[in-house]
Amino acid sequence: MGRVSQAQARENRQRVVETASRLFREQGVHVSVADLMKAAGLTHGGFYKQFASKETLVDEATAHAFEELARTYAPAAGREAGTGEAGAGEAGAGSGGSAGRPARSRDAAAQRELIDAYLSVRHRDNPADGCPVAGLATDMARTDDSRAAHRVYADGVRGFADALATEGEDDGLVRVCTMVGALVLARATSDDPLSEDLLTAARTALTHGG
Amino acid sequence: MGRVSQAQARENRQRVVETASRLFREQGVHVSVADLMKAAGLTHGGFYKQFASKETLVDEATAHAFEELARTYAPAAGREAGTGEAGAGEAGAGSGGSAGRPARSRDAAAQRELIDAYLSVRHRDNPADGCPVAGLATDMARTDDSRAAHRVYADGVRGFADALATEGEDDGLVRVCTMVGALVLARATSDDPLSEDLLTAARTALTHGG
DNA sequence: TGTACATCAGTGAACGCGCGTTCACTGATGTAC
DNA sequence: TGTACATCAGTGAACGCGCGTTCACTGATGTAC
Repeated sequence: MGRVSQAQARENRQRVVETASRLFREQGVHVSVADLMKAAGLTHGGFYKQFASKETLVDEATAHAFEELARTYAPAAGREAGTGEAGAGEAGAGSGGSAGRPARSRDAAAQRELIDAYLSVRHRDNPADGCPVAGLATDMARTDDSRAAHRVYADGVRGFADALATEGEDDGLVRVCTMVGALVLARATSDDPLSEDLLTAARTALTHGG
Repeated sequence: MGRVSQAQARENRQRVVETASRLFREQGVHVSVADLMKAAGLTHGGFYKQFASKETLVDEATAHAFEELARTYAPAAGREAGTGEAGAGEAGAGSGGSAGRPARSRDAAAQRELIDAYLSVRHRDNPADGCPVAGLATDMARTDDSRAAHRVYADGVRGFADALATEGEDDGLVRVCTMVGALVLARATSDDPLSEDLLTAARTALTHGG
């Protein structure tokens, strides 16, 4: 419908990135450009006025998913554990390799709230609003290693491990494996009682000195 | 090339199922029928002489992946830990819900060999020959719940948890989460040093009374 | 056991459809005067 | 501040291609006699 203001165009572009970051986490990066644009309230033809290729959008959307969640749940700033969408905001905490390790100063209660929210049925059932480490893992594994998204992803895992560490770096890595494994397996078995058993078992182990 | 003997036809059909179970674990269930048939040494047109639909094959291939590995590494029978392809044979152990809990009788050394093989670079780099719990997790999560594959998959997770348990059922579930999470994350970050750090951290935690 | 013929596993072209991407077109925006 | 026109974000049809699936055809297999 004719030209649109520069401000509107920027807003539209941003909405496409946000929509993509949600749909990619929920359905994988093979969501079509047409579906993506429709979900953002546009038609597919305009996509290439804003993005060089779909691959570019995957990179931008991956970065956005990690940045958005890091902002929602900034490590040392005014944080409100468990109130974010699906409670998965912490996933990207500390990513980007900023100086120091502020996450280590998080108190035990906040960390416990993070774990409870992460391993909740709500988070399991809302991957679009959830942790990109879990939501994008398989797409990262099945995608060419040269992609910019891979660095962002690995930094995100490191940041998450840092936020979860209680007694050292390796401890943080193991806790990420347990958290992400529990969420991924709970999603893969969500039609079976096993699904909640996995979440509960992991939650108990991680919050009672596992 | 004309008709083929019944024995040959059965053999061809079986080879398609085996090929599919490998390619689905490696690349996901969206591998095309044409690529699948080519990998099995046939042309795509004959597919529907053997299978009602691609969905049917996904169900059969999923069941096959779990059965094959359960056979390779039968819980109480002559087992050779770590010698199977990519060392991931145990993934389906105990699946199918057979009576008793034979896996509980596994000795500590065999379980340790299983863990070391599971969390190896070799297993990380060979998903086609590896654990279907890890290889098919995301496809299960993004696929309609009514599929037969989901029951087989959940039973496989239960069997794996049973094989890994050291001090109770919940302990087994938590250990599956850590194992599968480590493998999935190591595959998602395989171009980064973090990948081997994740495997090593999880291996150490699981084999030193984590 | 040998011959005549029906069966059907496998082939390869074709079906409609959705993919990523391109393009001629529209008309409000932004700008030059 | 008002007018004339170039710009370009967004539209929707179209591109070649690969998808799951169908189908007419082939000719060795399996069977009836």
